[in-house]
Amino acid sequence: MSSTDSTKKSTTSKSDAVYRALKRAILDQALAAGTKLPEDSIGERLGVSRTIVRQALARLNGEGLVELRAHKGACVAQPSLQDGRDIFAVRQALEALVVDTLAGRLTPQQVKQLEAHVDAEDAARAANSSHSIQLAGEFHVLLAHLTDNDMLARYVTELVSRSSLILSLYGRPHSSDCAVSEHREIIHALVKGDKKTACSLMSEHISAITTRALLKTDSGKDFPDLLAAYAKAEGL
Amino acid sequence: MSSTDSTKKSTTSKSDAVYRALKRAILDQALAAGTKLPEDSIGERLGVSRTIVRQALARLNGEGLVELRAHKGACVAQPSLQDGRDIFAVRQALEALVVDTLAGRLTPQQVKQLEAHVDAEDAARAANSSHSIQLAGEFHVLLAHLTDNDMLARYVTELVSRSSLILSLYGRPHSSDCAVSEHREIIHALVKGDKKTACSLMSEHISAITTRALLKTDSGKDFPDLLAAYAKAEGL
DNA sequence: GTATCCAATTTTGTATACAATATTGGATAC
DNA sequence: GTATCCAATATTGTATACAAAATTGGATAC
Repeated sequence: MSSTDSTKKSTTSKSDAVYRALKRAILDQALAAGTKLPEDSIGERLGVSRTIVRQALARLNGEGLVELRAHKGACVAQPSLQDGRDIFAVRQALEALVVDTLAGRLTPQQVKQLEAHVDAEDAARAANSSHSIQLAGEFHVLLAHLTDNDMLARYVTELVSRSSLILSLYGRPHSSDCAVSEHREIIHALVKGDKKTACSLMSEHISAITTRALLKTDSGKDFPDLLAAYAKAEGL
Repeated sequence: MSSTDSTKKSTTSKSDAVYRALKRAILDQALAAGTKLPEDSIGERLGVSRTIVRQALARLNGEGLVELRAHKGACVAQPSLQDGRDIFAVRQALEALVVDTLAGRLTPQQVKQLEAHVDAEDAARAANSSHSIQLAGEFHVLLAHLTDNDMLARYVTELVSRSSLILSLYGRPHSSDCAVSEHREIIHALVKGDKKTACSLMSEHISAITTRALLKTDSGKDFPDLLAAYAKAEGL
């Protein structure tokens, strides 16, 4: 947005710092999906009062990374498989708008920025670095920001975050993240100004991510169902 | 989302009630864009503590209806003209996904629901009711919800809300809201299962809304610019 | 008369204290 | 041995109290 960045809740830093710390922890899977997030412990651990933690949790809830059940506290969100499908469907639509907006309009500087990013992706991939997956997501975020459409960038950012959770829940354990080559191809098409190719490349790319992220079959997504399976195995 | 509705911050009702009250007030333009929202006064007026008001304001900030500047308090958001363009561009993409998802898949019950809604729109329009404009927005929200894609519905809802603010800032005073006939045409195409027609109808429809909402020319959108104009007139 | 600086007031930012609700563990009844 | 109920505990929901920052108003100097 114009005046203030929005999406920035309020404070100079304290609540914001906790928010970022928790978000990072969740996206890095240091806090696995479903992990309870008691206000007290977190506050104690981070050296802030519950008030601050609470604000951060509320904000994360707004972004779908944390679930809040009344009188039962917060936990890292466990989006359903259906949520995953929904999220990727929306990504498909929004990232199509991203490439449509960007095709043929990238400045040389922006191209350099993008290439630097995919280089970093390659390096991290080679080093088998843990944040290889993080960088892959950030490519999409960077692209969205280059559109100069704040709304679009915000939504794409949020969707990419949620995608991480989905991947951690339903993706193959060491699922190969976005193929860096696909990112390079998209950049190439954008530079050439080939809208059509860029769009279909992105579309296929996201389809590929979706497939990798939602590998698990339809069954056993809900907790009750999961238990039912075990129950059946034990003849209960 | 699956488990808890998300977008529902936390509490059984109190903070939620204040949130809804403020949101309603903003969307009804009872609180004009830019209006200061001091935590104390609001809390006193609504009979809750600042804590609650603060939570509600933070949530509204997350949805772009309220701006929060550090140590300077909250006020009703004043999205820029550029924000308006951004928002409608995203709406174009997402509502295209809505009609694409819905075309040929509406149940008879859903069709009835939609027709009842546009009937209500017509009635409100005839009565020159103030919530005619509100109903017009809710048509888009209803459509989005029918997709059964929670993520999509959430984003469209948020975008429609923000559109109200945009309209209040930059639209023609008594700007005719969505033409109800256009809504009917869209429903018709959806029922027929004519994806192509439905998509282009929606696209044109949103373009029409965009035009009405962003009538004002490029000049004078920012406060400083506005002052500059007055200053110039006075030879300052 | 204008501009600058300082103090008083107001409003936000944060922590803590209290109230209400949910969970857990054990005890009792069958 | 199992199930049910109740009390103790822990955690969330809310209000209030205190600290910090910004705005406002007036007073003083030029």
